[in-house]
Amino acid sequence: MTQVAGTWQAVREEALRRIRSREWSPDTLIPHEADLAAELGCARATVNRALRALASEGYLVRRRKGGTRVAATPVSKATFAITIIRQDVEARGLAHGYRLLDDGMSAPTDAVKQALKLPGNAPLRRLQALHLADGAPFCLEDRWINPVFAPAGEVRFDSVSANEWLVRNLPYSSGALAFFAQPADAGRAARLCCPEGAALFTVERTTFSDSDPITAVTLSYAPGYRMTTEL
Amino acid sequence: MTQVAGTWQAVREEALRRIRSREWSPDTLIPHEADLAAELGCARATVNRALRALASEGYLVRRRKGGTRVAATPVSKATFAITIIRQDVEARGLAHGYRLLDDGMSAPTDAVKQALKLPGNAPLRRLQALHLADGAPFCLEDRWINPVFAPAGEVRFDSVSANEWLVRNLPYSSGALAFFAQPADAGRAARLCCPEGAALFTVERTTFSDSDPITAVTLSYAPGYRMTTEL
DNA sequence: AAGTGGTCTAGACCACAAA
DNA sequence: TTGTGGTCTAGACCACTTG
Repeated sequence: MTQVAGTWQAVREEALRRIRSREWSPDTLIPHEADLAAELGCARATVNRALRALASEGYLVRRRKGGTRVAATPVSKATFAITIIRQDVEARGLAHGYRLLDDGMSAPTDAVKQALKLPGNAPLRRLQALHLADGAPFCLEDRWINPVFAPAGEVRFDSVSANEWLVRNLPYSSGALAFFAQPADAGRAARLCCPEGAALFTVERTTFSDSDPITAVTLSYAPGYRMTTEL
Repeated sequence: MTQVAGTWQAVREEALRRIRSREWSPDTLIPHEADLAAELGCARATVNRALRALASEGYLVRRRKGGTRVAATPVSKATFAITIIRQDVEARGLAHGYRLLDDGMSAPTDAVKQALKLPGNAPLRRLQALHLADGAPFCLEDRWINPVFAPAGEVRFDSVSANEWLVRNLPYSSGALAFFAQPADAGRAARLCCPEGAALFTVERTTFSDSDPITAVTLSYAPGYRMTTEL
């Protein structure tokens, strides 16, 4: 009987303490929920919630009938909020600006066709826009949109960016995300006011609504941009 | 009475459907847990779990006494697994290689002192190592370690990288993470076998154990590296 | 076949933030 | 003050795996 406290957070902390102190060592089984509940003086549901939380955080591995064991390699997960660019800029204490550079229909490139799993060559709406932070180039948005969801005649992106409109109006059900670095080509360099070849932090994102492609976007951030998070 | 099904996943799906269909529109209150439980024919705890899940995913905003409302801007979150580099390489179907380039004590730079919140100039253990994928440079690991946790005399990083050893042996309690792009300087270019100035995807990570600094690391990935995740 | 985690229920009390 | 979500409990049944 340890009687830690009847709250699942307390049980979680106690379990985490045992993991960190190696009282429960990596790859070995820990007591059953029922035993822990009895030992800690709380209901099994409480223990369950605590251990479930630790499992989702990567500290424990749980399997029915197999029991619960301490993860050999704690797979910690970093989470990033997929923000609206305007909010990202404002969170940095800067004034957000926006300029629509281009908006028209055109045939998708092979890369876009593949990313959006498009069978034919039906034209997509293509937008290019620049986000500014205190007047300086911040991020170049190069986007392809399925015109079914945002017809050029009905939805305009002069003042509200496609980024923001889509987040607010077209919830997606699935998608993919990639981060990488790339050198600035001539076009990006001119628009982001940086030397050609400068290292640009780049995000590619595609989203789908129930297997219907919505949009594919490439966001190229001006040199110096850092994406950060707490662990 | 809709009688969706007594499982919290089903309640979650039903709620998500109402959010997506605008039956519950952004920024407006949705029914109380008790009402929903009655409507859907299940216990309040079941509704609670479903709505709590949707809140943690950013679809709902919940406040005691304030009720539950649909988030105006669904803050979707992308999660990345902080993998061991060896596993990252192997997951790509490549053979992992590792070479320790340097290992010694030296005084921390100002940036490192600040990142680890170090008061004095006590020397830290500094490691440089190269990870290879199928024999080609993959990632350059430039690390500072608090010697208290991994004394040079006791822990060697000749065959197992510090990255892997730390993940397995020194669980952290907090830390910070940053992603950005940077041009390859002469040293990195030589070690990663890429042109000077090439765009490198870079990760900076610092970890603490209860406010005791453990390590600060900069990982510079060879050109072409992409960090990806599903949404 | 049996053991473990996964979940549901009904009822209760509490904490917090409005009104 | 009061209403809402947050949580705990005790008991039950179920689903998945493993031996």
